Amino acid sequence: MRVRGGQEAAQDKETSLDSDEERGRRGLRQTTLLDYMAGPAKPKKPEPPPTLHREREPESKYQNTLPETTGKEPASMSLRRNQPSSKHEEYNSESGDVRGLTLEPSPQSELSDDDVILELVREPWVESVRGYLLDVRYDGSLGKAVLMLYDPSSGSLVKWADRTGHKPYFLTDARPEDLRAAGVDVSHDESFLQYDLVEKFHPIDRKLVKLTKIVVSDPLAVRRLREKVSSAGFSVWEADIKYHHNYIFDRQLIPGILYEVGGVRIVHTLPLEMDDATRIVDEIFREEPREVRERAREWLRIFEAPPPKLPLIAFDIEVYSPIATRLPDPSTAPYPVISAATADSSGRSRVVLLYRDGVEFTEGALPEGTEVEIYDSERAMLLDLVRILQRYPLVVSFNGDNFDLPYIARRLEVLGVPREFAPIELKQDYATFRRSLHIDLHKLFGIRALQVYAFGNKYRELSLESISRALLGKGKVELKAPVSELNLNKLIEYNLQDARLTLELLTFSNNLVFNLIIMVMRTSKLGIEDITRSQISNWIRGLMYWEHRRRRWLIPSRGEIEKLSSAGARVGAIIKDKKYRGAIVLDPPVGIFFRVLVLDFASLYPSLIKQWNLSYETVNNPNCRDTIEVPEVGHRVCREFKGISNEIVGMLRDFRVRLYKKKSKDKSLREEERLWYDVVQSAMKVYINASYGVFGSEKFSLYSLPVAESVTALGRAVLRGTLEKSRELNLHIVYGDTDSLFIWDPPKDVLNDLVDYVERTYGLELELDKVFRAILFSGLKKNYLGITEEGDIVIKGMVAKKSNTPEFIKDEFSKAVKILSKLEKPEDVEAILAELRDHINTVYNNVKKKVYTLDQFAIKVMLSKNPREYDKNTPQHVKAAMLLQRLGLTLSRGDIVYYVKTRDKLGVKPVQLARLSDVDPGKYVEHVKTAFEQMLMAFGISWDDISGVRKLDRLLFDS
DNA sequence: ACAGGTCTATTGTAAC
DNA sequence: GTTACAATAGACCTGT
Repeated sequence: MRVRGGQEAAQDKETSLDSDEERGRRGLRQTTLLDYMAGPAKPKKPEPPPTLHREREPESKYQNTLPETTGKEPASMSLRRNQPSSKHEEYNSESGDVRGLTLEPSPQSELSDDDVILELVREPWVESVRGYLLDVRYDGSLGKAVLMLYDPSSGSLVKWADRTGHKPYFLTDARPEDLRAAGVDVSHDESFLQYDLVEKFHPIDRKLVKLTKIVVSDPLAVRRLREKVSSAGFSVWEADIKYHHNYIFDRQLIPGILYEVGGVRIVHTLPLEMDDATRIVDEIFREEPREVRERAREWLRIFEAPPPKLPLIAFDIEVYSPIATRLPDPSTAPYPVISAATADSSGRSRVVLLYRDGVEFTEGALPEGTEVEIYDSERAMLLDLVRILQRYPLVVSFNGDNFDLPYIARRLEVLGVPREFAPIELKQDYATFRRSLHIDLHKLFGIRALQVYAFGNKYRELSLESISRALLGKGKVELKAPVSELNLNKLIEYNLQDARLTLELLTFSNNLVFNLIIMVMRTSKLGIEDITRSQISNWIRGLMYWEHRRRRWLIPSRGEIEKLSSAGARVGAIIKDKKYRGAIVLDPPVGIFFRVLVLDFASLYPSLIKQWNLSYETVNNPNCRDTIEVPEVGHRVCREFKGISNEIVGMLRDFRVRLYKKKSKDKSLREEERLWYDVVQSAMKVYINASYGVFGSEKFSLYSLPVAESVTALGRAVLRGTLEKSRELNLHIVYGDTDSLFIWDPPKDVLNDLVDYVERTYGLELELDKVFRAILFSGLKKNYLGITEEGDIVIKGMVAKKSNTPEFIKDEFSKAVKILSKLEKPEDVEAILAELRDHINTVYNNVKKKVYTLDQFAIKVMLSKNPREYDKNTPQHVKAAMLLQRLGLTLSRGDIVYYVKTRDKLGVKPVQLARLSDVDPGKYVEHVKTAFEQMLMAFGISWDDISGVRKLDRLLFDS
């Protein structure tokens, strides 16, 4: 039998690390392996039925090891806990007895306080393990990098402290004697370890350079010494890379895959080359050089490795608050946590409650299969909660970084638990557990690239409610009273629902989101806690840095890349508020067109990056002789060597287009495999779509304006060239935007000519995207309505489709669209127009008569900043927000304000304060007008031309 | 002083 | 990341 999770090793390690004090305590009662493993983390083991579940009791000896509480609670009560879940039926029938029961001491004790403490402070160190690498941390007290691995054989997370002797360092062009001569002899620094002479390839200078590696014992010393060295006029490199990242890059680790760690070796266990893998890769990359094909084979093994399945637990806490609308401040944690719910991936759910005078159970049933416990002592409750959470390798929260974790941590301090017994680590911008990993879904779903490319902009607000509504089709439990005033049944129901939603957001659709995270970790080479908290530019940075290290390339400094930027021809006129020129949007016609085909360039920008060898070191590099000029902007792209960005982007693009898009739809594969491949291709899509954007963003460490500028310039050239060719071929292009062309009723063979031309001339793939049976153009850019051959309706950019358009307009507009969808041939136009006219007349009258509800009149607009930060002017939604704030409601950045337009002087009112009689119909007529006009314009008529409307308007105005 | 007009800037949302 | 649109705020001008 296998050693379980290296637990034996863990014991050894503990002995060596423990202080005398801790050893002594363990002497009291040795925690058995079983105690530790008995947690719910073992997915296979069936859970005991709730009635058999018995919590360990009592906690009277707690005081021996933990300091006295601040005296807020009477000792006799604070240290005792009631009989748990098994009794909750009794509470139901005799709620009046809750108090009596809570004071009843339990007859049995299974776990002493020492065990509780031990479990809280113990760290699962191992010397060897076979497990999935999930993250790397830096442990300050050890002064070492620590691998966090999930061991599937024990179902738990283990830690492995570095034994490879890796140390923090940075690079400089100064030799040790130069530093001495310049009076910055860093070797006297207390953290200094040694100088190493290293040779690296400089990607811009295109030659090997000899550098001094200043090795230190402490990552903080890097920052300190870097300042010294650079202020003496020397160049420094790679000094701003976080140490735990440096460790991953240097050891060439791939988070998210299975490793065997032991001794000083960290070896991945990727599946050996599958027979057909070589064949597939050779086929896809047959035109690439040998090294690229070899790289591709390694990538393939990473993508093909199945994702880990690990036990997850989601949790959420509810805190008492005297002011219903305000959450207590986690930095002071002044009020008690009254409830905490957990839901795990094996289907188990628990709620722990704090006993409060006068707050009782009601008749209603409790959620099925849920273990409920009431505590007299908040401290015991929180410690138990943390203990349970820490048994899982991965804890999930919604906003845990900014609320739940800091609150619990601070609250435990307030309750007299010393910091070292509360295994929560509050980092600079996030919070986690000492022994578990933590994902905050609020941060994860706030990553814009995911929002847009992975979730198709389905949710707008970053709240648990709106995200789960959009992705799971269900929301939070609706409350009629503030959390602090709920009876216990409702509190349990509400709290638990939040925990369950949180869990489900990660696990729905066969672990879609979790698997996506794993895939992104593997690609970016960053740990799970980094990936889930950083924007895509950091993901790409991880991948690029890792790749630089693999090639033994020096990672250039911002300044070095910046220099190439100014070396460029730079002819483009400076555009106001913009850094560079973007894409072309063709002027659309006004009218209705039948049989319009849409062609688009498959991943235009990434393809251009690949085809044109665009990378920070290939554009405007003076160390390259053989260059080719980018039209319009005049940047010169190197042809002598292959760039790093385009190689990576090109590889991901090819994998996606040629392999994984197909695999995700391959019916011969098992459902689970297909879903995985869909995740793989989605992750690649996120990457390649962002690959162009990051070069134009200062936040990206390899920021290169010439690259971004060249991409868009080439995009324009390609679109223009294709347009010209279309004219030659007598194709009628009606519209186009960035990478698409709308062609009116083309002969089929001519279309093929165009596709061939694009392939030949630009090496790009032009694909048929859609065929519209009919399409309406309003004459506005990015604004059309089409009906495809299959009868699907495609609406782009129209006012009626925008999220800030009142609901009734959307409803009425979609009725109009239904009428329109009958449109098949030109002869239908007249009849349909007549029908539309009727409908619009009705709508007009309905608005004037206000037949809609207040909610339907609501305009929903997001606050892009906190209300007080609007200093230039005060938009309507901000005015409405301020009215709400006067009532004590706090509104902040990211919140959506619902308001109606009113007749009073201010002109707006939040829906919460408005009545239907406040609504100004005249202002809504204007709104309706713009919405429908975008449809009517295609028919060649304007709003005023709709007969009757004008008459009615006058009539109503006159009266 | 102020109503009503023009013009520009700000803001939010969407397409790509 | 840029391009594009709608709605509106606020500055400025003009006529009374």
